[in-house]
Amino acid sequence: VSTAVAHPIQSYVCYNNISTGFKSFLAAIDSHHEPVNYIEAQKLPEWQTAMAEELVALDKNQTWEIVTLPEGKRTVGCRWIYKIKYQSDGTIERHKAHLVAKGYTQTYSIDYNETFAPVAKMNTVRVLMSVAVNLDWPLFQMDVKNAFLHGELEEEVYMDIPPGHSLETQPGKACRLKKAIYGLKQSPRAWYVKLSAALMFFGFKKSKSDYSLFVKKCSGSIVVVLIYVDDIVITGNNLVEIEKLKRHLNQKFDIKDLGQLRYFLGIEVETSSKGLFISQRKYVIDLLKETGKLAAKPADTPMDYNSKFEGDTTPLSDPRQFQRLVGKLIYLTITRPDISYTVSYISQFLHAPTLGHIDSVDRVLRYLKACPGKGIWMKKNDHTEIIGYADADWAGNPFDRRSTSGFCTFVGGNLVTWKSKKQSVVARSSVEAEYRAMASATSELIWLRHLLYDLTLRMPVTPIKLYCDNQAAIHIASNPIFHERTKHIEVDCHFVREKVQRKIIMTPYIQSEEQLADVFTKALPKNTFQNILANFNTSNLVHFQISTMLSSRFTSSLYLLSFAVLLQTVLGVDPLFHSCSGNENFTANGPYETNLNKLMGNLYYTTPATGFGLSSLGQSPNQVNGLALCRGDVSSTDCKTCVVEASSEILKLCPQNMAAIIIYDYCLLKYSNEYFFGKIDNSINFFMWNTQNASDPMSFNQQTKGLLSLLANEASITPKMYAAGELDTGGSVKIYGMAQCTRDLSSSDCKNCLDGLIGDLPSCCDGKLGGRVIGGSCNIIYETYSFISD
DNA sequence: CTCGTTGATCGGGCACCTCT
DNA sequence: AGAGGTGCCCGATCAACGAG
Repeated sequence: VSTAVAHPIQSYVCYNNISTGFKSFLAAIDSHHEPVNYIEAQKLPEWQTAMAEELVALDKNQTWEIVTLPEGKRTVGCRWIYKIKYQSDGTIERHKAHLVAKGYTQTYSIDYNETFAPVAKMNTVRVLMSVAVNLDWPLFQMDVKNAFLHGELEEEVYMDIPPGHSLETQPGKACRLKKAIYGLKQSPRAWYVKLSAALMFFGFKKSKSDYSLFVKKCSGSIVVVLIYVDDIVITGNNLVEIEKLKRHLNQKFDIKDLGQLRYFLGIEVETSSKGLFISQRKYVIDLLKETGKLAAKPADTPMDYNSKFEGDTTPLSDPRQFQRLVGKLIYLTITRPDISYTVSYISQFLHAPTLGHIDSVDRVLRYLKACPGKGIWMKKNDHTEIIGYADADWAGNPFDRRSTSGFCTFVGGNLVTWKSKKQSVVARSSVEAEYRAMASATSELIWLRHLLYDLTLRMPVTPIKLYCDNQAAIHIASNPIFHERTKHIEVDCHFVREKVQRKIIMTPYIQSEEQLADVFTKALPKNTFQNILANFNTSNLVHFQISTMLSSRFTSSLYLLSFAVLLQTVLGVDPLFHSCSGNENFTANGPYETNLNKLMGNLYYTTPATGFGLSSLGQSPNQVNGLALCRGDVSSTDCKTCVVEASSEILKLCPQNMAAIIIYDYCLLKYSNEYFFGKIDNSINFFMWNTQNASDPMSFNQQTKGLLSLLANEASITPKMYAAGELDTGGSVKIYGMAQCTRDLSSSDCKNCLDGLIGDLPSCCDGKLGGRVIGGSCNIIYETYSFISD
């Protein structure tokens, strides 16, 4: 993007600060092409390999057998689909060739009987996230490889031999399918049956509110599984149970553990100590790029407050482009409630768009440009209360006098669902319009109530509050008198009234100025619009990322590690270092493994409160000893996030090892079958250093050593065994330092351990402006900037 | 009282998007 | 290929109303 334009996108998305990975991602997308058919792909060696791999995988799975096609049987066709899979930094992960059946040639009851696919609703996904954040449940993500291949076919299906197969040219032969493959109408159902059977066997129950949600409750413990075809999200309050579930699934299917939830259905999920942040930043930028709006002048609101009527009424000769654009905007509303009303308004003209409507879409795009990283915060408010807001704009549509209903609902203080929809009937009064909005909000609230009942162990007994700014409508809702004669409204009336009378919901009055659902019913002036958005906790991902960066003061040039690794480290995702050890492996599902799983649970619960956890379980030889230590300056929430990640990651990285250690920026965790408490662990020291050199290395080294020795003394005599401090070198440079021991050491051992590390400094960090040495029992850090987080 | 007109509602079909 | 979502269009259906 040229800097000569008036509003370069850089100032809006801050490429320089955050998006190195994304920049290369965009570059990669530009430079790679996916073939559209077999003839094209056949010429390219990378795709030939991809197809061969897929055929081997299908063969290994015994997907089909080659038979002579019996008389009177038809085959379904098949074709190849080619996709390049990217890593998050934009490099190519692999070329993936996919064989799909042309299922549309199948006819009902001959080739298949029933279809169904397990697809989670977006509303469910957001509710689950809010509940998880509020109840401190860690969220994990798993991915089933070739999910459909696990499903077994009940019907007899024959498929053409795929292009590229060695027997392709044999006449009269066909593939008799034994397992489901992509494209067959019954494949999703076969997979769903198989997966739900596995979950039920493990004690899970299907939720009535969303068939793709499974819950296992057992004496205070709860584990939740959400399925989107072959993407699985797992959460709950019992780490041991979750780990057991992962293993159970792993035994049954070929499953990839993706660790903490980060990227789900095209939605970016960032985890921080404050909670979760979901956005579609990548999607917005792609959209702006595609429409050439990267350099456009940003707008404050998605719709002009003064005139929403189209200017130029010339019809478009080709509405396709307009329709595509609006479709994409609709998908964007998953994380952008702020454009919900505008998009719903614009989409009313999909069938006959004009030039004026193009201007409206432009306006939305310019609004998006002002803040591409805007999304929704899921914060921890320590409750799971449901509340709702309902509003309507009476006869707001100038063409057919219909009204617009709008509502939004919160769970645990976080915005989870909302809707802006033109009502299907003409309301005779503002009260009636408002009342319809209340009715649709009520059914949403009831749905949420059921969902939450399935998700949590306790339910508040107080009625759900549905705020409304029309007193007449509230009056109708709570009093059994009929104002209207028309039949259709009476049906709605009964519904809301019944819920009010049964004390399931209540409808308190709210001033129009505080009506949050306003943004879903009309275009608003800038100030009102932004005030309401502030209540939604929608904020810009850019700000979020920068603040996270600043709290650690990392910049890309500081360390030998690459920027991408550091960014992940800052967000608490990837370990700095791990090491698996132990003389022999333990047996799967044996007593050692049981103890180890319990130990991880113990550490997860005990560590965050004090920053240090120690636990020992079982009798030798199956005794397992473990400890977790968070950096002294890290908050208990960050500590918890880090320990959760560490315990899950170490079990994965060192699957059968009797001993292991894992080190993150914020915490370390280790376990062993040997009893190591109270002993200095010299086995492993991990070093990192700043690549910049001090101007006077001799005196800098000396001053660093002096500061760290002081801190080592202090740490050894304080109960937390942690000390941090700074030293003014007299010049412009200040040295900040930190020293810490695991609290199982004696005071003198702590001192010895730290002195040992300080003695090691010349080997890594001679004359360097920063350095870190992390060992199993103690660690030291020094930098020339303040790295302590508050 | 009956018939025909009018206007509104409902459901099925289509478009578009996305995800797997 | 399936599923989910949004919307409009169009024909069938029904209630309300006025004319004969």
